[in-house]
Amino acid sequence: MESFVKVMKALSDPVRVKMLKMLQEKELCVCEIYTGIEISQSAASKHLKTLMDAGLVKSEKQGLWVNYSLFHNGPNPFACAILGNLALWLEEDEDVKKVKKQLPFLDREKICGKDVT
Amino acid sequence: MESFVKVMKALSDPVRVKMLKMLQEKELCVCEIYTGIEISQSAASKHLKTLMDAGLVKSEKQGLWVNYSLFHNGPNPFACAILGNLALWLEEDEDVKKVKKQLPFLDREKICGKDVT
DNA sequence: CCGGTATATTCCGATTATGGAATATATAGG
DNA sequence: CCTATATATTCCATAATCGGAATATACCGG
Repeated sequence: MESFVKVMKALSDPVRVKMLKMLQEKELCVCEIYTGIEISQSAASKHLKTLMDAGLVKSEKQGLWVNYSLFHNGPNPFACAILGNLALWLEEDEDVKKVKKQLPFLDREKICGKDVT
Repeated sequence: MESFVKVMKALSDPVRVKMLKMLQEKELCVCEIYTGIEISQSAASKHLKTLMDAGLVKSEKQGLWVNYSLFHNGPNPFACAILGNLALWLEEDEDVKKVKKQLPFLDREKICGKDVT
């Protein structure tokens, strides 16, 4: 019950849902995520922690960067099932479409380098 | 997005999940629900309202009683999908098993009549 | 219309979630 | 070792959630 509720709670925030929909397309680092969704760095980090605790997302350090990705086949069966559904859901949502549209232009080098042009 | 988040939020509370698992077995009135889960009447009423707003549950007045049931084929596609999954999930959860076990003994006449023996 | 009853709503205090700003941590490069 | 940088964490103020008690509403029988 606890693990189920944790997954549901993690999914009950639009910001976190957008994160998952972004990660559905490809692995992303924190700066790409908060730039895409337009939230602060600390907010992004905290939301990602929530998603990790729920077993929806996993991370991997790569030097200074931390890559986040969907935790397909993770240990939480509810998380896995929901991730499967979520892949098909909300594809027509305006916010999701907007965030996904700029995914190709997010470049961690450009974002984190001083020139964010 | 809003309707999706609403469903997830509704499912992010153990009490509400137990309610849904009870209703999975049969239609129930409010007094049967709060007696089964052992919560107050007002708490039950409020949680049921949350489930209604999310489109997970529907109600029907029958005299003084109000019967609640799962909203299969309701207007919220996320709610419908989740209800389908939830029917298979948490069947082995201890709290859920406990609540379900006493379902046959819940009788609205006995509960609401003065003798709750 | 009146009293009784099942449910809904309101009010209030306590806990928990959320965001921004600041700070801490960890790693890469020199 | 020192600096710079990407991310994590802490601190604080605000907002949302939750439960209990009391009250309001709706419906039934007479």
